[in-house]
Amino acid sequence: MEVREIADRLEEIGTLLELTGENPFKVRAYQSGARALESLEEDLDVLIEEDRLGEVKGIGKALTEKIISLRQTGKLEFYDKLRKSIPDGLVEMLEIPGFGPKKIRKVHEELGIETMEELKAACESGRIAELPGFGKKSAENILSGIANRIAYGKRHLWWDVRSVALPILEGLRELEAVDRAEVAGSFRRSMETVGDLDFIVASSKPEPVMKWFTGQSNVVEVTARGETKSSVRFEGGLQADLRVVPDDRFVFALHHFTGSKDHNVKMRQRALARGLSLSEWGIFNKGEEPESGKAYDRPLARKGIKEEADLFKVLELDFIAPEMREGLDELELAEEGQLPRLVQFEDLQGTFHNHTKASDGHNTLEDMARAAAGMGLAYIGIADHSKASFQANGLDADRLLEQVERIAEINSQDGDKARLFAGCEVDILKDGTLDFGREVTSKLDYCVISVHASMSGLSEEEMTSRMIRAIEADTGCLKILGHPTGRLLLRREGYAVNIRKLIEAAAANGVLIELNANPWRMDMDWRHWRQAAEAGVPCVITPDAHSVENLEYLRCGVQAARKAGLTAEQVFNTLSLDRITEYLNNAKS
DNA sequence: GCCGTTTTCGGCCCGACTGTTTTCAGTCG
Repeated sequence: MEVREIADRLEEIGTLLELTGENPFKVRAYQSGARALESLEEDLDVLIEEDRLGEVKGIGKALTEKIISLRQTGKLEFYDKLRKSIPDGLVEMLEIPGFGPKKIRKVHEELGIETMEELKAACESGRIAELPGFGKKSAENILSGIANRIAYGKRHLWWDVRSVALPILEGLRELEAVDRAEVAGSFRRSMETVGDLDFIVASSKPEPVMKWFTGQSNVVEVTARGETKSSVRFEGGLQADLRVVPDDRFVFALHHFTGSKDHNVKMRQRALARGLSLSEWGIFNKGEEPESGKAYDRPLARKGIKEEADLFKVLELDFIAPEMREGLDELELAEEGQLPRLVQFEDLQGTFHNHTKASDGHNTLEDMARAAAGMGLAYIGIADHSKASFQANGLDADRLLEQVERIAEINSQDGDKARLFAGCEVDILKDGTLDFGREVTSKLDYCVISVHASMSGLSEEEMTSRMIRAIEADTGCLKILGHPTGRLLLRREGYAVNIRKLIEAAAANGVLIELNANPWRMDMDWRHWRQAAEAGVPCVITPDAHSVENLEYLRCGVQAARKAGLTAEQVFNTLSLDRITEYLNNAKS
């Protein structure tokens, strides 16, 4: 079984155990074990072989055995039994907001309910309201939860959420009553998909802020409206929370709601070890009970915490960028002063992998070069599809070589355009050979090599050796491995492929790897870049733009690169035009 | 189920909100 599948399986076991009423800490152990597996820094098979899997933080004796069984046989008796003991309907019910494992268990045990339909009927007949601990309101909430669960449960692309979030943030900051405002949550951590939006505002006058927030024209429903918190839902199902706090608590709320949960747990443990207690309302001396009332009335144990950096400093840590707060090893790195200086959008000098009208893009070479210059980029690589991608109007050798000439012509003109590099997105065919041979590709400045067809039906081994063959191919020019897994977020999983082996092969053959910044792709995934960086494989952030507007995707890609912990030095297209030109020339043979 | 510069056993982050209750369990982030 693939590593990702094993992680999913552990996560599922956690969920199932929750429904059995198992110790919540055991549940969390499975969930954090899944996380540990997802962000493993070494090859799983090597760890198993060398008997070192148990040394990974979060994976102990029991999980080691289960992971080995899943990896080597794809089976786990413990899981099969557990799975069989719990009806599918109960798992599905977890999607109903406010209806958690304990309540689900109760309706199952007391009323024998096993499916969503039975639950709905029991709500409507009044049987749910009669259960001890339940009431009329509970039944109503379950019913509306069932009706809305598809919209509520949906995740959204980071890029789509950004277009909702930024105008709201701007609107909040313009309000007279607002001192400070930020977006928190997984959006601020630049996760590739976002569940809902969290806004944190510092203000001494919450009412007008809440009023503005809940009164926005694109709000379809106000789901909560309290003293410090309001929740709304927009068209399309995206939900947003607004929290208004006093200015001296802003940093704590912002940090808390930025998360991640695992990061917060580690921060609090660290605070406890220093005799302090950390929460979204502040930092307090441990054991000192709140004298009365709300937590935000309690005096803080430390004064002068104005920015998040001050908070980290109290815990003797360097500032940890939001992107890195996933509860992995960021606290250790911050303690040792080893955090990377993350790449910024302004560091980019150019980009690669863009399409024009010649294949399936919407703009001309000139349009693209001009738009790139308008964004402050010094160069832009074109990589239209090759002939095998006939569905995308891929170029044959003649058309491609014509384009190469045309690019040289445009480059010789003076003006308002970024320098064009001639490339091609060459298809990796089913057998791992490339769609164009060396006689064509050696006339290019570079090529992107990507899989576009025959994605399913191949085993992990077959796909891996197919792609490695392409990585090793002699093209006579620099190769960039394009979207290495082919995933489309929220739509389809990537194909089965051993990313670690691809990285090794790339390192051995001087091949670069793309961070495809198309919001649906974000491929290669941020979780793999540390291995690539350690192997010395540069990252190329590319928008895979099919129009001038798509060049903006680069911003999305920079966020993903930051999440991956990459520095400007590790991103190829932060190099100046001169250095890039030199690099491309050196790669020619 | 994991983990150890208080611990190999006994902990494991913290607070608000909701709906149900007369003091709290469950859920959520």
